Amino acid sequence: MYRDSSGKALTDYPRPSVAVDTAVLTVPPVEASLDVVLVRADGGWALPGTFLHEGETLAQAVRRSLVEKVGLSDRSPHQLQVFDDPERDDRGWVLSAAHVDVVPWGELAPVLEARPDDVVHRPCDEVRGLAFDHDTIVRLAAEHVRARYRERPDPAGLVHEPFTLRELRVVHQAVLGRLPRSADTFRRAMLPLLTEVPGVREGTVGKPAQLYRRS
Amino acid sequence: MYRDSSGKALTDYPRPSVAVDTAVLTVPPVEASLDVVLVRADGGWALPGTFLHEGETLAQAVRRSLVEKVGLSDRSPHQLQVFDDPERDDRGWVLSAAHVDVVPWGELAPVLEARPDDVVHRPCDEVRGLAFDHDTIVRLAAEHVRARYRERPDPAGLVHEPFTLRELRVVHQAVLGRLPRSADTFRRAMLPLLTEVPGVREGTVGKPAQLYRRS
DNA sequence: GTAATAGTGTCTATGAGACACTATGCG
DNA sequence: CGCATAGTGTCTCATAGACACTATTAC
Repeated sequence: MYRDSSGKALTDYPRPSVAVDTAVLTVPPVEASLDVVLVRADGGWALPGTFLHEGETLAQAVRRSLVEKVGLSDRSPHQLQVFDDPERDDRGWVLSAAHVDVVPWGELAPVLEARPDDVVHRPCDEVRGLAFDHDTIVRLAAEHVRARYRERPDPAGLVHEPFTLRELRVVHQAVLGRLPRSADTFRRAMLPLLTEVPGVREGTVGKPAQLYRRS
Repeated sequence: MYRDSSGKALTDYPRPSVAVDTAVLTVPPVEASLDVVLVRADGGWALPGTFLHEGETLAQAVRRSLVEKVGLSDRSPHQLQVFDDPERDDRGWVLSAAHVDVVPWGELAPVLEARPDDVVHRPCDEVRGLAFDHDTIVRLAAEHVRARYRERPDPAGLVHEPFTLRELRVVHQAVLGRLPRSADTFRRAMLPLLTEVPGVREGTVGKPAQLYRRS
């Protein structure tokens, strides 16, 4: 057991509790917009979160909180920022590591149906009045994801491969919020980052579209 | 005092120690490169750091560590990322919040002279074998700062205002590491982000240069 | 004068973005 | 056939980057 120069262990000093809070983002099929998942907490709404347990990484704590509070498994959250105001939580000294995770609607829909009273989704740009500094986390998370979507084709995998350019464009417009790039400009911006896959999308109206995957 | 549903306080649960580690970056006048400040630790070299104290924010802990370990005051660090591997510190369960801070050489030179055996600087791209995950923090910090210098004129204030375009370009080349943009291209990229200040730099060889400040 | 640096006029290559046109499926 | 969507040829405009030239100081 480690002792420092004054004979004390690390646990002899004051330590904060460490929490994780996660903005789970998705794009619902109708009213396509970038939405965040909220869970019921003390009569209001909050982001799913939990306290970090011993021996856990932050990512593991996030995954555990998403299983418990939302019902989502096998997620891959990204760290955003630590919120460290000593007064931010009136229960005591709590640091919160904010995370973001983007989940395809197909995985989220079943859990929303399972707990409709305790788990909801709202457009990121409209949520206000969440607990703690969760409003700020939602802003950060949305900006983080939008920045990545400006650079690469569907980096979070919201659409299943293979996909058509139209399917990709619909998701990008939903994430970025109605930035109406014309279809051909979008195509030329994305093509260098995609790989053509044999086959076309059939059963739709109009000319069948070539299938692609991210490369 | 807050108690949860099982009657326990937050401090009844296991909590990690929380540390901060900071990559202090600067550009020395000769051999212009992006350098990081290292301090002596257990026979090797490490980034300056400390444990978070009760009631402190992370930024305050960083400032305290820079005063104690380096001798720098009034700094404005930026958060980078939390390192959370439960095994990363063999003294126990320690999370580290990595930070970056950019310091003008003029503020750093006196403290380097004051403690030449315990505080040194090395080019970011050459440091290896630091304690813990500090090598990774240096990489992250350098990339963070370089990304900001690609966007704006001297965002960290390494050169004192007012400055000439030549002085600005020398610093940018040092930070970005010999990306030889021609002088006039650099000028035209920066001019929209600068404000002309009355007066020119005198006493140098060649035509005196217009002075500017960031706008 | 010469050397050295500051600053500008202008050319070219590249890319974004939009429009208009062609191509190909369905009913 | 008509309609809707996929995909392309091409035009325009803005920008990066470079070269060549002029301007202004010190010596």
